[in-house]
Amino acid sequence: MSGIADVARVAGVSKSTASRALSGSGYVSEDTRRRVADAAASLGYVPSTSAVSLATGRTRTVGVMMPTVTRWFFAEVLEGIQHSLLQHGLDLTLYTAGPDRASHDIVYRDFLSQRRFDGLIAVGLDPVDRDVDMMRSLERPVVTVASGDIAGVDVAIDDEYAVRRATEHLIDLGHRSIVFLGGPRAHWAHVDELRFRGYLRTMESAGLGAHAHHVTCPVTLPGGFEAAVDLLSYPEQRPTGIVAVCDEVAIGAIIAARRLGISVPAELSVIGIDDHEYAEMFSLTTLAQNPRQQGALAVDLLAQRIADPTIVGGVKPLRARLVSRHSTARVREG
Amino acid sequence: MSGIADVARVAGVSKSTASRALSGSGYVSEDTRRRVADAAASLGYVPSTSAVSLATGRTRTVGVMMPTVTRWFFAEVLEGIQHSLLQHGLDLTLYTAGPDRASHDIVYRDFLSQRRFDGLIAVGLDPVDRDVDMMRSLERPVVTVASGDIAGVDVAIDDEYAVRRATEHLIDLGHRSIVFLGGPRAHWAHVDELRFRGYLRTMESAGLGAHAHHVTCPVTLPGGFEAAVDLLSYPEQRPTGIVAVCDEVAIGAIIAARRLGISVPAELSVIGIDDHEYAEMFSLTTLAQNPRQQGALAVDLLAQRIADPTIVGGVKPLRARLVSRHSTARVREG
DNA sequence: TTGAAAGCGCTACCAG
DNA sequence: CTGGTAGCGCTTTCAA
Repeated sequence: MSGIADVARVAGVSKSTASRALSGSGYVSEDTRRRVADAAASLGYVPSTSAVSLATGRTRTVGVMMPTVTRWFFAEVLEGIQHSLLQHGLDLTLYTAGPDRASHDIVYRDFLSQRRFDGLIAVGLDPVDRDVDMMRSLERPVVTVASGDIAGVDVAIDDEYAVRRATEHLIDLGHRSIVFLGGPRAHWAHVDELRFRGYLRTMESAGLGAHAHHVTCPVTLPGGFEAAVDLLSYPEQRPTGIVAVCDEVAIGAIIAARRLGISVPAELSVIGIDDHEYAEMFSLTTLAQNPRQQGALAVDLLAQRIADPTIVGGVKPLRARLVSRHSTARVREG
Repeated sequence: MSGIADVARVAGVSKSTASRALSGSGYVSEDTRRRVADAAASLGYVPSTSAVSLATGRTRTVGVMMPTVTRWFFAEVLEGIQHSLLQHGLDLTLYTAGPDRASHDIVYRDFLSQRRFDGLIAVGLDPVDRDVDMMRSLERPVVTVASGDIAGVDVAIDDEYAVRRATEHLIDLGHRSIVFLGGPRAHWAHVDELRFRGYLRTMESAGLGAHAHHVTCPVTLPGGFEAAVDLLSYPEQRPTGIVAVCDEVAIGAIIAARRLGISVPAELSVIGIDDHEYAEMFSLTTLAQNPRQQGALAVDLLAQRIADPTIVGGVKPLRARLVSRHSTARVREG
């Protein structure tokens, strides 16, 4: 474990010069720069991050908070962030705080307060006021991805637009009886609620307010499956179209329909939001978002704000793109 | 941002006493301990981790390496680790190094070498010798989960046993034509290869060596689906049983079978390994492993080794448990 | 263009 | 049981 003192000695310069040469800040003659670099290389010198942090106040680490990594969206965002951070030479420390009180409190109270990062990326959080205050008190830049309100979301698709487009797609195909599938009745996650409201408004604008119907279910593939089995089992109440809160739920519904012998899209149209990795396989029509790219974007934004904290957001929402496959079709005449 | 000096001043003691009182090491009278604690609380004192690290040589951070977080197994292990680390008060820094050369090199060369952790958990890695040397050179304890050989795997199910049990399950049900589905031909991931070999040996012991057949495919749900569509499309070559390398592939195969109108389990039995979150929904018979628990176990092990580096492994593999659902049945008389 | 020296905030040793 | 002091390994003025 050689330190910068060793490097300096081998290169025949002082610690300060070695430091300057290595970090590239301040005047150093090209010749000494080389000698120092060679010395460092030959010694396999690696600076001690704690020493650097203590001296500079920078950790070269970014904190990432998300409720879980087990769902498609979050895993993808995380990989996007990770990949981008690698290029920037920044470490990623992960904080997953599920909805359960215990781990939530530990993360917010014990971990975040340590400020072991130069900035924070908050993904899909629906923080209560106290949490927001906490994050602010950290005095570190925060970039939010698809989150509830922490002074506005920085990176996200335009959910209102996406769900409107999805609903209109079915309406344009002649559907009237269109169900919105997914999300709980109470304790809405912010995104889910946004999407449901968008659906509702679109239905109302089309004069289909009376047909609007929300079928709740856990926002997972099996959740969508179970709920769809119930929903579709009785022909008299069966809708002709389903707008799912996301692709996982949509795919669950498609599987349910198949299981019940209901043909998709001939007898039932299903549309999702995401463009999940399974969408292709199920030929799911959906509104594509690109979580990996959102992760990368969040990193760029955060890097900027770390470099210059006076910069404030103003990112316009990404636009989801309709990917037409074969889970939707013109409604059969009556 | 008050430091320990402020705490000391407010409490009317020296920095050293404050430090001892706060860390709970060394003699401090109960009375001063209280006063210091109160002072710290009233000031909202949070120790600077870089200062602590510099002084103690401990980072209170654990590094986690995995190839991806987008597959079920890895995401679950990660959450298990995270949850357990939270209790220990340890930070988690994540390194995902996919198989691509570029990110692999960055992670190993630039990130790992910084030693920003007290220990490392390597999940599902198949490191080449150079990588192993690298990890050793870090001089930090390493715990491996379901990985290839880094001086033996610490935490994993007994894959040989699991796949033997799976294969025997089908053989016991009278199946003869049993295909092993999943994994590439070349560049085996260690686990996949282990499982295939176990299948092969079991078939041979049962005198069915001639029937053994490996159908390769990407180890993902759509991968299993595609391959199974091909495999099952021609009745004359269709097996009566499939042992899948993991549940994702197994479920892909079940979906393929349904799509082709082949009844599971009446005409085709499918068995997996994992007990994936979708297994229930597809009524998949499988050998259950518990990745969350494996993550937690890895943390316990690592914590021990960090506390006392002389301790060396000796963990015996976990035993997967057969979960019988309805994707397997006695073979139909021919 | 370079070097000496003063911290960054904490722990740990050694006296008392 | 408590306080003074010397680092931990680096960066960063400030002089030279």
